[in-house]
Amino acid sequence: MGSSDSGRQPRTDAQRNRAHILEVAAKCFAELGLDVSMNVIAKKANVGPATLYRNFPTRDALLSAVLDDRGPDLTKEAAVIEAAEVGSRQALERWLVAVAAWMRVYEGLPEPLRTAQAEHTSLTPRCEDVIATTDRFLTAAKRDGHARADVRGGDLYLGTLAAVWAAGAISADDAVELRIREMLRSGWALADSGD
Amino acid sequence: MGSSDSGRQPRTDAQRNRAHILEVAAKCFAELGLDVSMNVIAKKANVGPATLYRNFPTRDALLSAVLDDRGPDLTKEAAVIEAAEVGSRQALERWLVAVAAWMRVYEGLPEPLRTAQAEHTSLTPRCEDVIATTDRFLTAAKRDGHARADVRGGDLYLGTLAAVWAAGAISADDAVELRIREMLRSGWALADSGD
Amino acid sequence: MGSSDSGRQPRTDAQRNRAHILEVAAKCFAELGLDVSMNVIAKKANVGPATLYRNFPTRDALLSAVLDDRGPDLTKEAAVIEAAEVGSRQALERWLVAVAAWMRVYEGLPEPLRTAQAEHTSLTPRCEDVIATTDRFLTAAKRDGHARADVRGGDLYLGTLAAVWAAGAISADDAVELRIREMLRSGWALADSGD
Amino acid sequence: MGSSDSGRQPRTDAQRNRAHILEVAAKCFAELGLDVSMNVIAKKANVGPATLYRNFPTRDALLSAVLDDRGPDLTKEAAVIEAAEVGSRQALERWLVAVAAWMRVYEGLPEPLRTAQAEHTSLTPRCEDVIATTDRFLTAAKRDGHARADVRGGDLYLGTLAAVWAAGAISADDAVELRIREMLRSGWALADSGD
DNA sequence: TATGAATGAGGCTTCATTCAT
DNA sequence: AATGAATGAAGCCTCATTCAT
Repeated sequence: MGSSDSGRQPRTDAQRNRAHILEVAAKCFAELGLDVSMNVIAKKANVGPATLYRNFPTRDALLSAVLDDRGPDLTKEAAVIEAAEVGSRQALERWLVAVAAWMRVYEGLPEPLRTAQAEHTSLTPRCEDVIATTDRFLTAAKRDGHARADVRGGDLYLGTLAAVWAAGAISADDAVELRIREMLRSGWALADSGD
Repeated sequence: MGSSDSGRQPRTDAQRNRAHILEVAAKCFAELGLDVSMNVIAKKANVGPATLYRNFPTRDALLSAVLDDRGPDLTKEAAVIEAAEVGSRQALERWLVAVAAWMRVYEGLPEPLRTAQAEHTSLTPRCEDVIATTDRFLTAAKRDGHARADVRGGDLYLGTLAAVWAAGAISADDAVELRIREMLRSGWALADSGD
Repeated sequence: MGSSDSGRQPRTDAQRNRAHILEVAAKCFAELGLDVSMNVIAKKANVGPATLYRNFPTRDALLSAVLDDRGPDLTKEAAVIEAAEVGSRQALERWLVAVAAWMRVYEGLPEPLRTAQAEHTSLTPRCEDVIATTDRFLTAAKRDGHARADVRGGDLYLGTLAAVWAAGAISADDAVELRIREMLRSGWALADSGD
Repeated sequence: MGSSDSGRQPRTDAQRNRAHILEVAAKCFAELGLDVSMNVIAKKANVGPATLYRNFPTRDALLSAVLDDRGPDLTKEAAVIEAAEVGSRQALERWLVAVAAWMRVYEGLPEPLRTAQAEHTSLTPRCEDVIATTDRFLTAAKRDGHARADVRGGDLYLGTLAAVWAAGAISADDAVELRIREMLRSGWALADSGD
């Protein structure tokens, strides 16, 4: 920090480098699609491919880090919802909306997210977090009689993922995702006197 | 070797040849995944790449043909259901089950099916057929008060597709697809006195 | 003619077939460039590739035939010039203009024409015809003191070919060919009192 | 093996590697023609195709580099001529001879050179250099009354190119090029008392 | 004689990843 | 720790040409 010098990177630590890569990668994912060549990302970040790999051994690792670093912060989101003092049903619904938004930050994200379910990838832990939180909200909703007892957090998560994925097909008609999510909601929600 | 015999295909057997390619392709799709290299398919079918391309100019065309030729025959399936003299609700449900099965014949099929919705591909016409038939069943169900008026065939189709896709993640737990489809059903079905 | 009937080709003889191919090939050469795939030509002519090859064993043979059949008729052109009763210098100049035009009928024609000089191709005889005629005009011009004695018909032919070829580079500036041909003319022409 | 030695190129020798590729490419161009497959060049150079492409993104780029690296050094040639203290007419003539030699280093070179005139390719800059120098010599010649005022450097360049191209047809008879160039010279040169 | 299916070599290019420095 | 050159397998596709009917 004190003795910065040469051109490229302030001679500085991996820290800064890593952050820079993440920034560039995020941009690449957004603009070039989720399967940009790793080399392209490296080049755009002004690092050698090996540096990229050192920091993120697999593409999934990179994606995962980008998601954590620059995607919507679901943890905070959950906290906000919980702090909002809304009913447990509202809370669950808002949570699912947030989750859907998170799944949509990159076109094509649903696919690796699904894979993270099938096999263990770098994204898996994050996904399990999300599922766990979903379960928390769901449990509360069940407790208050707002959700069926036989529904699981994983189902809700996967259903949401599926809806987002499907909606990706119909860019023109965003309502599709809504309608599918709507259908799904009928599947988990219990009729509610005052809702 | 089965269906092929002599070394060199006699000219008239172009059809036999085509059928052979379809057979091999189906096997490849099933065993090697939906994105086997075209060249590999050609090689396994003992034809030059050009022959493959002559018969099926694009991978989608091939997939489409394979589906038509060797996948479940949905047209017949629809006829059977209609002939079965079950109620329109049952009919719709059975139809959706059939559609789901069709979507599942190859691992990874949902993706190109989804794409066929976004852009016009060789699969698109077939998909539109399926959607149209879905609409037919749905209309009947609506008429009998078994389905909500605001649901469309396309939504049901896409919802089913999404469920199949999502379930692909959990090969171990097929119940997931069921549960998602169940949720969806709650979305379109109307409560039924006698159901 | 009398007994024409079915769809494609009036049931008729190779003759008609050949003519049709030539017609189509000429169009292809003009529109798609001199190196259209043989298969494309065949397809556009509604014949099998083998038929094409039967009639024209090599691409050069086809090109040669097309040139003879549909290109400018240089033989007639020569006759016209000779009948025109212009001076031998004028005659030579007009002839060279005609030759240049002939070389320009298809973009890219100069190349095979040049090759026909290097090795014997189907175009060679025609080219030698043209050279012979050039020599005739040149001889006359020499006799009348309009051309240098040490220039040969082949040189004039090749010079013209070169100029046409070079001009192909500068589609925007057709004057280039003129200027080069002009330079060349200074090379063969003798100063002329009354010209 | 000559210039290469150990099995694996040490990293710093990227330049050596590049040089090696150029050497091999030059040989390939000379022996196999100007349109050798890129892969063949790569193979002969013992590098992967990607390495070749990394160094020379297009075939033209490679050709251009080979020309610069291993072809006649026209810049030096021009300097030599200028230093020679010959008359401007001689200078121009010698320059054109040098240019012709340069155009002849690879069989088939005229074609890409011509293309470089029609569209911008990797060769274009070099060609424009040559044309500019030609113009310089030509201007001097004009000043001394040795060349017609209406001739341009570009015409001379293209005329020379055309002559070299044409001569390529008659490998047996190199005199053809000479004669064509001779004709051209009559086109630009002014009669000279003391010539 | 015409057909058009089949051949199969071969061109181009890209990518994830490793390795020497 | 960073670099970026190198790898080499692999994908896609096309074309002139032949062959069985």
